[in-house]
Amino acid sequence: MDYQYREIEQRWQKFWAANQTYRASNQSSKPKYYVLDMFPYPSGAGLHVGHPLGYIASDIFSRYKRLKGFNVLHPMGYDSFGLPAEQYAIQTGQHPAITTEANINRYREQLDNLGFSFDWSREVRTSDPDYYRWTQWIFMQLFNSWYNVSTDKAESVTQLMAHFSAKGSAGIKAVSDEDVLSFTADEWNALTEEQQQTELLKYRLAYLKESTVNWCPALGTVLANDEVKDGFSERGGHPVVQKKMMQWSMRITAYAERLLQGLESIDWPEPLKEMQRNWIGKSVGASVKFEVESLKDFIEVFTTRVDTIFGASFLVLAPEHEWVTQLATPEQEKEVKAYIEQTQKKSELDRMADTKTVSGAFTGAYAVHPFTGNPVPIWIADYVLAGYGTGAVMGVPSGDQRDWLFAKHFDLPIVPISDAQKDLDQQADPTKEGRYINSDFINGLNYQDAVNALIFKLEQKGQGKAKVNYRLRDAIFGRQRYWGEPVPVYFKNGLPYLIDEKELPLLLPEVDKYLPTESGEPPLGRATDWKYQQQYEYELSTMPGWAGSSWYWYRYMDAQNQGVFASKEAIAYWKDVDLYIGGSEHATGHLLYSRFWNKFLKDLGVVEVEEPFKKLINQGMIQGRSNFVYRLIDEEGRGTNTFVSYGLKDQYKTVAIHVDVNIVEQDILDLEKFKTFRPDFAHAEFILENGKYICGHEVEKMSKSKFNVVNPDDMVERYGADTLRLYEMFLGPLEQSKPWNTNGIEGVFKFLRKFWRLFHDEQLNFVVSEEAPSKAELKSLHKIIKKVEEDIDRFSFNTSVSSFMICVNELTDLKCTKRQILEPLTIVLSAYAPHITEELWSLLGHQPGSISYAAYPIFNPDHLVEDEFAYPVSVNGKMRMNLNLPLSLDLADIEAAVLANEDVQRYLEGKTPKKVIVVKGRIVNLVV
RNA sequence: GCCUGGGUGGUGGAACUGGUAGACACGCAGGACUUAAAAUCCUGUUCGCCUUAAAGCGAGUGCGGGUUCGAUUCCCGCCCCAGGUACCA
Repeated sequence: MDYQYREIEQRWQKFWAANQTYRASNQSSKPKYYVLDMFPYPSGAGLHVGHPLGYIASDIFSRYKRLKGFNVLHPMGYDSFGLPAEQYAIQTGQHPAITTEANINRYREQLDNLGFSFDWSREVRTSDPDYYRWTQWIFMQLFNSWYNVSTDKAESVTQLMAHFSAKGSAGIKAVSDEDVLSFTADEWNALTEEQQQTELLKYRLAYLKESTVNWCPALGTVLANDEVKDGFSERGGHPVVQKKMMQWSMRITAYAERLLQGLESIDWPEPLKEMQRNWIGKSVGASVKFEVESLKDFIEVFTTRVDTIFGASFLVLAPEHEWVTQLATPEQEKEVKAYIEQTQKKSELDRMADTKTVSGAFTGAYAVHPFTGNPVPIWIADYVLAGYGTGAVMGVPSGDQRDWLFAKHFDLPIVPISDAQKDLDQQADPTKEGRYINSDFINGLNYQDAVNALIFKLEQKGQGKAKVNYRLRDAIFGRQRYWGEPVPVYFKNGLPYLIDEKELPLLLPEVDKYLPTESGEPPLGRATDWKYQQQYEYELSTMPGWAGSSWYWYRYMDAQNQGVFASKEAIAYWKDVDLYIGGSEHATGHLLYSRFWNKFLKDLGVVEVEEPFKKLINQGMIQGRSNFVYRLIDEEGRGTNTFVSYGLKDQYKTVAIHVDVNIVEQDILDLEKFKTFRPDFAHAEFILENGKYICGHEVEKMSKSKFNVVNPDDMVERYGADTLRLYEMFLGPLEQSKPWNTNGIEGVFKFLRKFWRLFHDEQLNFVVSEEAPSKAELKSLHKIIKKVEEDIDRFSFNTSVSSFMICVNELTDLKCTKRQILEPLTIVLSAYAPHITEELWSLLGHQPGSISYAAYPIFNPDHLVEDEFAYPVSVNGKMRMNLNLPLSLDLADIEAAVLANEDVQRYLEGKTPKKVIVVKGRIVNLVV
């Protein structure tokens, strides 16, 4: 029988499902291996051909690891809370749960079509109450915890309260809000319940606070920093404004240093680590206090270059700085107010775009330089950001280009501070080389000594200290939306309290509409009879999209557990994710939050590891490849019914129109299908070249409107899942982005047919011989065993596919029909093309389904040893020739043989080589 | 600007620690089989020169240098592309 891929694939997919072939056990004598894909948001559009790329790679890896004797956990689920389902619900009134369910079913069908070895018994859905009760549970733990700097971990708020009532706030070093109080035990105990709770809120890792948030009016919700790109929402591209609001936040900043340090221990792509480093944005420097006599207070600045302090000729505050209005002298008040107004008018975007023009205003006030005692003028300018550091900087024009520009513009002094600085009339020179000048007690010192001396003196005077600053901000956690996890909190006297753990899950209530209420409350405000213990208001915002995805890999370990998010035993067994595959777009969102929650859970003692994802691979994006037809336009510029082929289009007036890529093959248009593509094309006429209509093409994002979406189902229908799997890998390196192009898929399809034919005679009857294999056959087999092992280890799946093709071509040439060759080859290929190999495996007489756990054939290097080697020999690296010599000779004999060779003699021109270059036991070059 | 990748035939891409550049596949050209088509198979395919042919010669991995017997690979300088990021003090 010929290769009937549809029948074969459907049969085995059914078999695997019915027999739960890929069900993983939490107990095994085998070593564990956990392969995880970033779970998808089930959108209404279904999967396109780019989505499965990572899933195919992880599936190959999982299958390979199973063959290698590992107990593999390879689960899949859905990140099923999210905006599109809610927006659809707003438009249609249909409950998001219903659309989500329908989308999931569609996704599942498409995934099943591709023959993945997922353990579906562990499926999770973040919108499932059985799942989100544990998301809520984790939130409760965060609410109940504070970050103890002394022990460098999260600890229980209950213990913190005990400490407060026994010893007061003394001895507590915490990551907390800035406005925490100092108090004795007695003072604490005298506080009312409300006062205590208010104070504790400043310590909790999940806390409620009035803060400036990114408010997106179009979406009616706040967004986290990573959900905002250039002043617009990442989803939908709506404008985002800054607004003060009472909001739930996560104290991720407590973990900044651990999140940074942890990157050193994990095997992730460097660009991605770099993105996280930048996002955390650690800078080491000092904070320095400048006294302001008029205020009888200090302005604190942060600097990474405290060594330049003697060059500080002015201070600059952000226009939003809280002291600006008090500082402004009566003479300067007008100017300052005008400047503040001017900056307020500028949108975030304008401010970012306009970084060239220097602007600012003098407040009229002066600060005192901590060392020289000289007056330092205080300015305001919008190049200083309120949200970073202290919102104030010292201006050192000789060492910082922005300060230099500012000084030039406003004619402030530029004081050189190092003998190595040059061209200060042209630009700032931030060099750390040289010795200090004009710098009092650090004159003549080098950089490091100067910094040490300055910090020492500052600390002595109480006017500064070494300080580390992070760019990372606490993450806003509340969303004014319906389709998310309810926050398990109720309010009493305006203060938040956790609901009883026994009440979990706190179910999402039914509402009549999915819009905010008339009074501007989130959609949950519409729920009737929704009160805690019939009297207390629940929190009305829901959790953000990243809540459910920040711990889901643990739920897979023990997905059915009703008593705990995952049992201690399951967590102890699976520990962490060995391989995580997904897109790099989650670098500063999901991947950072997950690491944060994981570290918190580690502090809590409920998980075992500090870092959840040991190795991470970013699969590249698959872009669309759009095709175009060129429609002739008449004098009035209207489209006619005639279409010109790509090569001839320049001779006519045409307009390019997207054409469905599914009716184009090798850029050649299927004319009949085109006529049915759109009704007005029914009577289309064509101007052809060489009898064909050639389409133009362009790489664009894959989207419906561009008619360049390729559905994996269509590919499976036409070529089979095995071909699609191999082809997606063959397309190029996994981590590289590339346009989808169906042009080469035939080659992969041909390969599978050839492979199938190896097992069949000319009448297409299944037949294998029991004869002993030949040397050449064994060589071919062992080459592929080795190659695939090496390739998989370095995630080079594309070269494996090429090697399979070479192997099958060799065996076809050898007319190999031997079981001892074909059987191991089938095992090796089964990771890539599971269906065809499963079919052949069972035709070979094995138990159905058993190939997935067959032993990977053992590579024997002896089979690759050659008796003869084609020596590439060159003289002076110039000429090259191949000499076939037996390998059994020793080096001296080989040298003699090489020298005796006629061609070599000719090129040596009678000279004797001065040097003989030997590489890996082979002579490769003679130097005359 | 800075950070991180990358630049190889008509195309996708190989070449793992410096050792025969262009594997494998697509496409293209030619051929075999067939009444024909599909399918399959074979040959050629970096560019240039030379030759009836076999063969041979020269150039060649973004550009310019360098190290080396030998460089797609290492070093220096530059150009271009992609992703990230930014008045972050």
